Amino acid sequence: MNILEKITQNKASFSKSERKVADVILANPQTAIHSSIATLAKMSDVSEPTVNRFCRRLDTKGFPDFKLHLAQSLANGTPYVNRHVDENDGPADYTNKIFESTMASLEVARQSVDVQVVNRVVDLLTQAQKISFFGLGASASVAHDALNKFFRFNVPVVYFEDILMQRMSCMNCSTGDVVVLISHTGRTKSLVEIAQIARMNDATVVGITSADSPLSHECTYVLSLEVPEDTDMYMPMASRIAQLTLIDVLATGFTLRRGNKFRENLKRVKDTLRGSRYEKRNE
Amino acid sequence: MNILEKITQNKASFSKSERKVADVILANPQTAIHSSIATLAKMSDVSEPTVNRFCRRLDTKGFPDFKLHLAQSLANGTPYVNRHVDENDGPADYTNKIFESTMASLEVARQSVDVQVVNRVVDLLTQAQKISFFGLGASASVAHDALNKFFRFNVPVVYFEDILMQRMSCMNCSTGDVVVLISHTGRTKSLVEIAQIARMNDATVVGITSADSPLSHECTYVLSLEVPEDTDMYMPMASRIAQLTLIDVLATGFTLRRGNKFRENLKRVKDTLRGSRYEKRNE
DNA sequence: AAGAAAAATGTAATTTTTTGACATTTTTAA
DNA sequence: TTAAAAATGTCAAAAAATTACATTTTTCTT
Repeated sequence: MNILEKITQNKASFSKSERKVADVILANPQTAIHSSIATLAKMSDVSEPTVNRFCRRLDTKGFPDFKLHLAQSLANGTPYVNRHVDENDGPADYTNKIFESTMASLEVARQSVDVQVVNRVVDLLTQAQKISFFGLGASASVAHDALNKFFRFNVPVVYFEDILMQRMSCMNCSTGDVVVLISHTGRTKSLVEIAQIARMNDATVVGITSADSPLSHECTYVLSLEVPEDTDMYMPMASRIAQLTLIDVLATGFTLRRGNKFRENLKRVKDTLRGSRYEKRNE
Repeated sequence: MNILEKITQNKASFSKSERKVADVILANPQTAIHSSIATLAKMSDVSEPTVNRFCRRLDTKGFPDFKLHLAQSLANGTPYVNRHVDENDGPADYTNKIFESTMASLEVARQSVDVQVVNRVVDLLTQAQKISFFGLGASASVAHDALNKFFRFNVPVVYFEDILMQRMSCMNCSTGDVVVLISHTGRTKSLVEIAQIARMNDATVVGITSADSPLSHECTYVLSLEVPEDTDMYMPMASRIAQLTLIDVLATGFTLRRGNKFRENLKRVKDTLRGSRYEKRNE
């Protein structure tokens, strides 16, 4: 809710004097946020309370509050712009562009996540007998990462890259098992088949995939992610970052649900690694 | 220039009372912009002029001006790092916090990337006889992902999770081979050893790791990433997202270096997948 | 370790800014 | 044309921010 747009929109409903104020502000918003109500009144050739009334008409608490909103609108230059890599970009250019567009994609993805479903899936995972993570291609490494996170929770976790192993694993599923299938497009045939097999064997199937895809229709729960992918590159990039972040969200939900004592346990798991590492001097 | 970061940065140079003010503001910036100087002074248990002096120390004209800056920083969507997941967070809270802190970490990581080194590493990769990606634990899935990207380029790519395979593979290295080692801490013993083995066999070793870590000292080139990690969770999260993004940067640099014809080739690789997928109706 | 100098912080008064109450003017509509 | 309603302005009260100066705390020297 950008206040500058709001001024433009509501301009018709303003009174004559209020419109004078609006014009002055729209003409030079940067000056407006650094002016006092007296200065602004003089610039608009209007009395001070009129400026105040103008502010209230825009649903702000008063002039200072209005300035705050205005300042935010001015700052709000859509933080992360989705910029595409260009053929002539130097290393600095494409490095920044990729980081920035990844951040932009994450923002879009964030807004597309249904937290209700997240909550239900976390519930499922905490109660699962066995958790399987399957993906193919770029999503295989996401599943791989999920394995790395969830196996720390001391729950039976399964991960395979091989589609035959995936199928066989799903054939052996039973009630209480959760199968998480990861696919950006949701159109990979063998994954859709795996979803069917898992469900036939009473497992709960969670899809991290696009809404309304063939895979999504075969899942018990769908965590859909809307991610703008730069198709010029012919490689999945932002999509799998969003998937990984969602895995982080699930893992975090899991640990929160399990409570404090469980967190201490995680620390112990992490501390086990110490022997395999060089000590840090300043700690 | 984000004022929240500025506060965090300059915190050391503040006086005791000023730090109290800083803490209150950092803890709840959203409240701060809606408070008067008196309220904020009371919240910080400090006198009003102290708050005012605090504002001036940050190069603002005074308290109102400071609030303006703060409002802009908050509006910027610049999600700021300090948003750690809290025990009592609901699904909406932790979902947003994780996405936001991931984005914030990417921003920090972006600024820490040395594009000169990126450029040199891209050079190396395009000329490599064979490229190996090795990582362990959470970084294994990053290496896995790198495999998925680079094998499309029709270059011999190697990836192993097993440390013995990694070692053996490095024993067989020769001039022209590039070994990319991924480790957030850079303290994993076996990876450091692998770096030594690879270098003894004339391979070029590229480390995606922390600056000044044991691993970084054994590498020919170090792509250091500075990533603020939420250690409360006892799991690597933001670090591997940053690593993956860096892999994307390298892959993108690679394709750009190879030129247009090569890009068409990538498209063909992607199109090969069509048979394994359900067709999309509207395309 | 004592004491002077410097820095930090607080108190209280002053100034600036904002807001509210009410009077006046302008607009609207019968 | 005129009464009612809406809009606007004047001025005073209230709130907020800032300044000047006093007091306390810290730091450094001897």
